[in-house]
Amino acid sequence: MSGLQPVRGTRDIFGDESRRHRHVENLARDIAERYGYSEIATPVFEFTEVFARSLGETSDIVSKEMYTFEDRGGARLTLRPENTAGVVRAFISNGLTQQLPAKLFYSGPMFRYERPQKGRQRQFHQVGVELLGAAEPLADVEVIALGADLLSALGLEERVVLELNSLGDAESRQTYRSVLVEYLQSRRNELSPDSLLRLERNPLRILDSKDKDDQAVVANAPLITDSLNAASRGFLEEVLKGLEVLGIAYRHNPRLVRGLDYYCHTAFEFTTDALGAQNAVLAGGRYDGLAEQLGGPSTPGIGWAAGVERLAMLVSDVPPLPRPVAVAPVSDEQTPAALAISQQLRRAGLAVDLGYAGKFAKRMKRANKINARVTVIVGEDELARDVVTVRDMDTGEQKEVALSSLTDDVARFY
RNA sequence: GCGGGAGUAGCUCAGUUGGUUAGAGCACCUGGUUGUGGUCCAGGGGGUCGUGGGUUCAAAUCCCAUCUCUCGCCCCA
Repeated sequence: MSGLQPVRGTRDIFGDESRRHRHVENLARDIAERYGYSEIATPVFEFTEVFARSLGETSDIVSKEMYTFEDRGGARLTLRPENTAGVVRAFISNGLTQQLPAKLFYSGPMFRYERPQKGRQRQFHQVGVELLGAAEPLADVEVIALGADLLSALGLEERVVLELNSLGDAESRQTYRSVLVEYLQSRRNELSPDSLLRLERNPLRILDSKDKDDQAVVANAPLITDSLNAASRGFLEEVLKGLEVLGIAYRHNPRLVRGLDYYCHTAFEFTTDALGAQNAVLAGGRYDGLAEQLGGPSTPGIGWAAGVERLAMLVSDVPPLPRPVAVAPVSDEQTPAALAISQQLRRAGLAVDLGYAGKFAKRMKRANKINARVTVIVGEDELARDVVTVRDMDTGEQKEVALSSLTDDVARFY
């Protein structure tokens, strides 16, 4: 353990862990493309304003979790704590509002100043999608289906549960908020200190409190479902119908709320019980008011984000590394020939590892260690006859192959 | 931000009445002669015992602080 440590809550990702991350990321990108999404990369920092306006000043993220700093020119900047605000900002900045719907996929690091835990770093990674300009419930269904596809492609369908709720439109939420606050006020002496604070700032959050006393109060609280107006109710029903058509199992949880201000109508999260307190792996919802709030044209939107670290931890079968071809010159005199042969095989699309130095036995050991499928042995005797020896590392069988047909011969092992 | 647990070689861990050059397994390196790996045998490198103070003749071992990880709260992906 050296004294040189990475910053708290950050980590170096390499080796097996890196492959797991890439697996999650690549799968997400591929599936998103199948749904017609194209990738967008927004800057890792934005004007603080972008997040403050979209997430809500009272949200925990804005009020205490952002990495905010002033640059040398005096601009107030923030490392993105999530990417929906950035993508919507980019959508407005680049005039994408002219071609709707816009379907965008992203992948990259996010930053939140939180107490680190397993599945919760200060720099972490998310993949996500945003669908802008579609107000129809069908859009919600498609976005959720995309998420579900990703999870099942990762082999996680048995390990996650989809919970879903509707927060309704602005009117419904207003109605519910007052009904809920009235109820909670009547029982305020039973609430936890945390929830008393939430009662002032963000009463809906009390619904998913883990405090025992709070839960007892919440158990009898009015449900948002009962406050939904006809339009909102109809919207929810359409979404649920779509999920049923696709055979996507869900649990309607009327107490599911979201921490960020911009959500409306559909809110959902895929959760797991395999990660302790960090149970959400992929979550999102509809945010029809966000674009306008950021100063753009009123544009409906829906999307989700998934935690790459969390998914990577859950995935059990990561595709194995491709087995390379080892090229082993018998002695240093054969190195130039071996180098040329290596390049030839690489240009044919094979993964090749050339043994640089050491005695022949050592190069064979290396070939074994890197799990080579075959070893091309480049020896003096063979070269004199324009052949090399190809050894099958699984069976130990080997045969001489003409240099002219080497590529085809080696390719047959794959 | 609050409360609990942990921190000894690259990895998994031993190491208590505080006392000689701090150990094991795995991994790594070299060798077992002349062009052949996975097994085996022999040898070897590698740790300021998270860091900084303190107590002591003497500290991995006791005390304080601090950093990091971890579990829960909070929050969230």
